[in-house]
Amino acid sequence: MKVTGDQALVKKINKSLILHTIRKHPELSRARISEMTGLNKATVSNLVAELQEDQLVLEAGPGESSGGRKPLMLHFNAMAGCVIGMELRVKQLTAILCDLNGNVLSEADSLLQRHDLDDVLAEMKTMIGELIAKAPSTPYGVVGIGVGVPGMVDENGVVLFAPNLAWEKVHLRELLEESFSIPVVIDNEANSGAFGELNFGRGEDVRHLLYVSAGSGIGSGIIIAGELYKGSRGYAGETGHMCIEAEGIPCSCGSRGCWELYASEKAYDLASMELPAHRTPDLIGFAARGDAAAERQFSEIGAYLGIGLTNLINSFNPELIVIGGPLSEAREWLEPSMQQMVAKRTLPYHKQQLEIAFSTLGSRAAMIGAGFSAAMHFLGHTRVMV
Amino acid sequence: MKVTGDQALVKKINKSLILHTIRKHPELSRARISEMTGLNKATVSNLVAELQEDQLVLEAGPGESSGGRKPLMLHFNAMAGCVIGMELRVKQLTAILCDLNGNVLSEADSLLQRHDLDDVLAEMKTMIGELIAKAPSTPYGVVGIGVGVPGMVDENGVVLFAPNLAWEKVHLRELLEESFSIPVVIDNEANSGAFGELNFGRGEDVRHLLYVSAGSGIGSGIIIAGELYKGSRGYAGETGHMCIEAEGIPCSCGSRGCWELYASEKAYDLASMELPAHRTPDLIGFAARGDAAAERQFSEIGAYLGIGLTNLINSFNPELIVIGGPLSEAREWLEPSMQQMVAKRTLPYHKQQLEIAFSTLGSRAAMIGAGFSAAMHFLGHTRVMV
DNA sequence: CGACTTTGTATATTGCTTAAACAAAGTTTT
DNA sequence: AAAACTTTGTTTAAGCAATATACAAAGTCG
Repeated sequence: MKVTGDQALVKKINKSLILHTIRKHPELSRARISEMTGLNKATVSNLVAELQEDQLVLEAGPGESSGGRKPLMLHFNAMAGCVIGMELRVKQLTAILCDLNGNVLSEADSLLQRHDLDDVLAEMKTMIGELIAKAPSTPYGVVGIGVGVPGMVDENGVVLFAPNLAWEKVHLRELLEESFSIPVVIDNEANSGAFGELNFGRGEDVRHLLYVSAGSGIGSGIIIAGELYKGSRGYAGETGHMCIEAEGIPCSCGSRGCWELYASEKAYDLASMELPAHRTPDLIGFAARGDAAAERQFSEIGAYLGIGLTNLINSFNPELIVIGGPLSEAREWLEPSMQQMVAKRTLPYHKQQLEIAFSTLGSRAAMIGAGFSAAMHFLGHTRVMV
Repeated sequence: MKVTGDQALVKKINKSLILHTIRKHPELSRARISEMTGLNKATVSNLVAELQEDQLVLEAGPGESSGGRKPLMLHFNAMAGCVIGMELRVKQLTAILCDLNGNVLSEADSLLQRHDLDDVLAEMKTMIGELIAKAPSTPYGVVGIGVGVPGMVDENGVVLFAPNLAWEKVHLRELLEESFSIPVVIDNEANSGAFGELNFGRGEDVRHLLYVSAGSGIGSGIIIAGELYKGSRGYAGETGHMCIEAEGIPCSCGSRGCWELYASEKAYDLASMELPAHRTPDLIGFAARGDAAAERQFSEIGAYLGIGLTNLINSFNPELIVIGGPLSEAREWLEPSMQQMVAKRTLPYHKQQLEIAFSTLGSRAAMIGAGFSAAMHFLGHTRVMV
């Protein structure tokens, strides 16, 4: 059944509009909301009153007068509830407890020895349980759990395939919702990272953003028109297996010359030269001390990153590309060759308004994004398209 | 200013919903519309009455009874107005006059000798003028003109760059609207083709579709969630310059190893073997007569098409890919090697629900899509997102 | 201190969807 | 063939949300 229009819908649209307007601005008066949204002052007053009853909006007292009566400032009550954001990596589980605006209240992490579902799930439950216990008393309590995982996820929160964990068809959302009776959002780690950067990193006021996470492989999250784009079955963005060398090295996926063979940590194993180390943090250490092989390896990876980015730029024409993931820590040595390659190979019109940046959230992007995704799910977002 | 909700909006949403419901089904009664949309019978009656006044819906007389009063069947009045769809190619200008449902009423085409704006524009105006003259008498007359052009187009209908025409920053929409005082929609040829296939070709009931137009270059139109996706400045889909060979042949775009060097008509010039002809229709003739060189050339192009398609599949995860453009006429020789390459190189999960097909609209896809785009612009489409 | 501004609320009006009753036009049962 | 049931589409009254307008409250400024 399609969505039809009635008065309840009108109210929902306007209430949602007001809530998110307040959320995105530190302090606003009713009068300014009326100006900004185009809604009548009376409408704003009514809906704000309801939002106050819902405890989602608070009155912060009088503000500065601009030549008349002092405005009563409103602000979003980020502490109306809490959410948990979690990232599952190959060797590590990290999580945060944060408020509805993504402010971190508490953190937790633990190393993973084994990858079988039972062990990982037990560890996840323990960690979530501990964070829930730490949650401050709020009107709504913990209202959502978001998890970023290194694999393909469908629209029902099923992890279809996670090669690095050797997982297949794991009904993760269902499993967690059964344990905690709280709405759970499962997403690909790159998608979560993209959502994090969009809202808290470089991506503010950006409509089309591409987040590329480089680590043990390459994944990417695609934001289109301010929203996460997922393909027909929810697992687009597997750009690591994009072919950049038609007759290149055979890949485990069945293809040849995949991008991530040249531009992720996988390149270490195929390096033409002798490397002093095979783990990114160690290699960064060597590069920092001037090791030529390490520097050259990063520079080469940077160049290949640039080649793949060019393909994405020509397909998506994004406004901003953010490079994240473990490899992004080697920015110093990756960036020159990467930017050079992109500058040389991109169509002139695409270059005009494109910025390529490294993540400001660092390795926390996915975790923060997952949590915020759960928060947005709780708040809802109804709007009109013309 | 953002879109707010009020009663006028509710009416607009519901009227639009009813109109498009009727448009997509050959015949419907008010009662069935009420069931299908979830709107109250009274609401449907009122809005249908308005649509009848607007001449967009007609009553077709009584239908079959299903055990009670006979229903009064309604249908969309495709002849409430006409639109013109046009495709500008390097050597040819083609256009159609069609009704609001994309049914062709009249066709026209002419060869282009020169590419300077004045000449082309004059020819376009003549052709449009002739089609307008041929338009039958309808309540609204000719309500829109849609044009597909071989180049990048921004959101204001400006042709930013069309290398094959040597055009730059041509305000095409403005120029045509000034001449005819009818709304004009300008789009990239591949985007128009994608829209045509979505609505009249293979793409019915498909949400994520990729249309790849192979000819003198490669362009692609991306349909996401049933809608044409355009990048931040309106010219995404330039996938022809995607790099599939890191150290490949230098391209005029500044990069190396671009897809279209290997998988479009450009491959003829770089062919490793002696070709009996250098124009696609001729080469198809030779292949049909069993010429080995021609057959091998097409097979090679097919393989490279497959490589590039794999990249697009991994990035977009579409449900359907449609191959169109002049080269698609060589389907017989392209398809085997192309399908084989895709089957070999695609991630298993992507393969599950993917279909790769050749265009059913043939070379008319862009023209039909451009016209229909203009028709949809006239009818409007207001809806809600949750 | 009086005139003007700005903020936020109260009131009457408008207009849309809806539920329920109803009229019209069939079919099926007895 | 008449009565009973079905289906279709319209009419009517009710409910409700946004809006314009008026107004009260609380400030600034000369």
